[in-house]
Amino acid sequence: MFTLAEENYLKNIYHLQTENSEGVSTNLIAESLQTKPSSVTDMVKKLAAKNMLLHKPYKGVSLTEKGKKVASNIIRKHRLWEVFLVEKLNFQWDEVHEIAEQLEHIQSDELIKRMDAFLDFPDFDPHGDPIPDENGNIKVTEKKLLSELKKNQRGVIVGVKESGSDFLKFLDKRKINIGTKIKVLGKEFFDGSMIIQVRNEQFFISKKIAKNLFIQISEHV
Amino acid sequence: MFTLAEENYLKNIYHLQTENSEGVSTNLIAESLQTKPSSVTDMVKKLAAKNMLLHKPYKGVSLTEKGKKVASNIIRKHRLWEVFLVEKLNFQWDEVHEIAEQLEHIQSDELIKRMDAFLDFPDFDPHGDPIPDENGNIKVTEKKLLSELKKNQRGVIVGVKESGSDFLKFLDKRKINIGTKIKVLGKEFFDGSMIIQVRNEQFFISKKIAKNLFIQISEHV
DNA sequence: AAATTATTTTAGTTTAGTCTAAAAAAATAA
DNA sequence: TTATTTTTTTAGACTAAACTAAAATAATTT
Ligand SMILES: [Mn+2]
Ligand SMILES: [Mn+2]
Ligand SMILES: [Mn+2]
Ligand SMILES: [Mn+2]
Repeated sequence: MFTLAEENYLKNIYHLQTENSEGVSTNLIAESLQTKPSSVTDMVKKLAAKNMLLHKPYKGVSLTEKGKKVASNIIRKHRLWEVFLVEKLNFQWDEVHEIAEQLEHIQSDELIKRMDAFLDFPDFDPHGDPIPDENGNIKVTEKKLLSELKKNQRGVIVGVKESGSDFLKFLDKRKINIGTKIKVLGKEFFDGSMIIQVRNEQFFISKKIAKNLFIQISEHV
Repeated sequence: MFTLAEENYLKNIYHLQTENSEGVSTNLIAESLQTKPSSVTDMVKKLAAKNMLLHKPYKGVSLTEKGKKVASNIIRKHRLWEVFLVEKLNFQWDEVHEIAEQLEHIQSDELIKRMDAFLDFPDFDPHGDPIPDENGNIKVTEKKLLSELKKNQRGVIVGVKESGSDFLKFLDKRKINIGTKIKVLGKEFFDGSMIIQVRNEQFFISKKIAKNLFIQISEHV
């Protein structure tokens, strides 16, 4: 039904669309896909012809309902495969993304249905990202970036925004992962850095780190 | 390293090479890959340039050691994935080939190493075909086609030659699978058909069926 | 041995997806 | 409002992998 290239465009546009409220620009897509704007224009025309998105020349692009379905299904596959790799094959959470980038393109609805059951119907992938259901619906959860928390607030790490290997290994080294409870002990106004309490240790956390950790706040003080 | 098309050519040439002793012809490859001879010539040149095979124009083609390694690794992946689909995801043995055709192209040595361990280092796939090791070595077993057996010989089914869905479902219907013990009760000289004993039932088996079942003969009468 | 048939290769197209360079449109600055 | 810069699209070229049609070579038959 869709080529590898088409699938990757749809998936990336989907992500860009949820991050950037308005229409997604050609340059943004080009950057996201590590390609040239002229190539994007070509592919966008192709996908518009297939009714996967709307393209107003010189204005942005936006996925149709059909396009969103296709895209979220690829994301569903990506995240289910990541769960499989971590839960069943004991990969580390920083090792699975590249492999899932390939596996997400395997075409078989039955395979995904069975994989979902085999993994006991997970709601989140190893990085805390939600796994869309067959219809593209996503379980929304209350979460904030650590950088938005104030002094003395507590919470649990529920996800990472960036999931590059360097960042994930940084967290591993400090035994910080999903489910880890934290408390903000101090926050520096000057550079946005923080001191956080993790178990019985204290860590200095730069703003960049704090902006890449999703926290579910524990309301009760 | 290799494109999807290159991998499929190498895999098919490998199979053809083990079935047909001499050099593999252009037309044979074309038929096997459902493509045209002229396309084969082009790809064969490409693979020869990459030292994957030797090509004497107008004479056949034969894989180099390097080419055999690459090909057998794809076959290894294909068969390991088939084991996974049957053993872990409870697919039927006639449902896995198409999906494995896609999965065999996933590029990750680590993935295959872990999958092999996860499956407890299987030696054979669900159709009885041997799984090559990392070096391309295959465990050779004594096996004959059922059609070669004589009256009163006994044996165990250890594999199927053809593994199309129709044939496998035919076997399922009669509860004939790998591990099933059989005895040849009669063999018709005229058309090669047979009567075989399976458990406490007798089945009429055409020559075509008999030519697609691999048997390990039980030497002791 | 010559003619015929079958197989294989070459030559020239096609499509998907990419690129560079140039043109067009939109956004921003003067 | 005009000029400049940025963004986007168009035009034309390239590669991989396929195709058709024609030419070349090998195999087979007369
Ligand atoms: Mn990922
Ligand atoms: Mn993920
Ligand atoms: Mn198979
Ligand atoms: Mn098989």
